[in-house]
Amino acid sequence: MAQQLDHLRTRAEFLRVVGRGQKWATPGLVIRVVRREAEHPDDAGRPRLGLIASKKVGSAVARNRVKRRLRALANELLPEHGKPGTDYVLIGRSATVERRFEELRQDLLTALERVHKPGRGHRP
RNA sequence: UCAGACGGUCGGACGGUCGCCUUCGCCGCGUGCGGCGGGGGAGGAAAGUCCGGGCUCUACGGAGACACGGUGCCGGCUAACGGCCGGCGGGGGCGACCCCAGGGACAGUGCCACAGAAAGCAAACCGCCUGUGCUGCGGCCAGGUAAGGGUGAAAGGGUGCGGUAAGAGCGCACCGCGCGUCCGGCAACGGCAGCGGCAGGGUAAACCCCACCGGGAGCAAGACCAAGUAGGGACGGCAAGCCGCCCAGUGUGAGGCGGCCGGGCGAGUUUCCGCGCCGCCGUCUGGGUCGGUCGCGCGAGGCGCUCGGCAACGAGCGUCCCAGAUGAAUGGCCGUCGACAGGGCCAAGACCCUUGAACAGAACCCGGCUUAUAGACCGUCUGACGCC
Repeated sequence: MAQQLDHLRTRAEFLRVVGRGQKWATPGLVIRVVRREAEHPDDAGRPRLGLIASKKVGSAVARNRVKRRLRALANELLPEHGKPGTDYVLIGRSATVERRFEELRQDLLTALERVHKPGRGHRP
């Protein structure tokens, strides 16, 4: 998949981000973010992406579409707005399939801004 | 024209822009990456995982028995099937057509609730009839009967006529049923002489019997490469026979090696043959394996034509190469057109407006089945009405 972005590959990587990452929820998506420096201090590579669309989103067709829309969004925004050495996980919601793309883009920009703000707690 | 039956095809289209997977060619170097150019890139069900195969591993090779599971009219097709085609039988429909777990109930066993007198072996509750019986004149008793009533899903052929005390296949006709001659058919089966006065109820989606089929697990199968670990440990139980040699020796003893016998394990159980492994079995415990490559798409393959066949299908020729991901590509966004639906509008059409496409996403592959599915189109046929 994402060849502009590296991506998360194993279940362990996903669990680490979802379990410990900073969280922000918008109508169209939920974001989880964690920096990799704790495990790999000298790793300042490109941001990495993971996508989650659970069965709550709908059928296999709906889940695939959610992942494709989120992937397109991430490929557009993360190279510019993402921080190096950081893992991002985007979680699809039931509204992600139908929400207008422009609104989804605004959702992601807002979420990135909130999550990057220093000094915030883990649970907004 | 309307209503309907069957079969088949398709199941959003075009463009712009930014991307993804894979493959081929060329170029570059830092040899697996980058650049440029070309090709390919979800479905009819990709689904459910219900059958049948290929493939892989399992010692799983041959024969038999048992168990378990499956299939079940006949013939054909197929690699195979529980699939398909063509027939047969039964049922439904005016019809085109549709539906059917459709072997065996004289191999045996069981069951047939409720109701009913009686549910499988003949019997008789009400009734009908007879009597030289009894009587308190209501009936009772003895015998005959199974037509009628009543119960039931089912009551020991049905209808009619004769017959009779009343009745009864008691007799006859027709129908049904059983046996069965001959004829047609590969067969299932059908037709038809004749015989039998009727026996043999149902249930096998109850056990069962018969015939046929079937080892098991699955691509997270499995193989290779790299790195690294290990060729484990503890406890308990069972088995440790004979011969030869070596060491040792007073010795039929202890130890070691080899052979034979025996034993154990080997994917349902078991017997025989063959084969493989070696102490075997149980419990507890330590360590390793989730990186890469292959498997992984030339196939029971698609399309076209010809021939054989009623058909399923087969044969020949020509032509094409057509997804291969692995946190998982096959797309995101925009525009135009647009099906269905709703509204303007009381009804139909035209027009306009709104919305903007059903079921649904490959994960080793193939043949089927089943289930989901908005709508569009084509062909054949049936019935009704109208016209000629």
